[in-house]
Amino acid sequence: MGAAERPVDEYSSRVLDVVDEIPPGRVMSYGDIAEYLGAGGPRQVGRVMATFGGGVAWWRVIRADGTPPPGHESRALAHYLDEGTPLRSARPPVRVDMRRARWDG
DNA sequence: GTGCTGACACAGG
DNA sequence: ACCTGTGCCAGCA
Repeated sequence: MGAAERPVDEYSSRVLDVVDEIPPGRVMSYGDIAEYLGAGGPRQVGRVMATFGGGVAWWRVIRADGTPPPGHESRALAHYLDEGTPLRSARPPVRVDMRRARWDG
């Protein structure tokens, strides 16, 4: 088996660590995580999620406007409904109510 | 070293 | 709600 996805560098490891701390029903934007870490930028966080996101609650990391990552909307919606994440739109375009769901940490 | 691409953010049309 | 351009940072051919 192998470790299909596993962070090899410190930054990725730290990003995943933060994502792992986001409580159910809450979300953080890519930019929020970057700011929270005080390093890199939203695109870097996005890259980490795209590469190693498979091992964490990736659906809790979304864009600043509340839209889930492209190609995973359906999967993300299922999790939101399951966790009771505040939604602004429960059908495409799926949008999380950032005002209420945003988690500061 | 150069240039394109990307699970982004923000402003404008 | 959608598309476009600009800025930012890092990975990859």
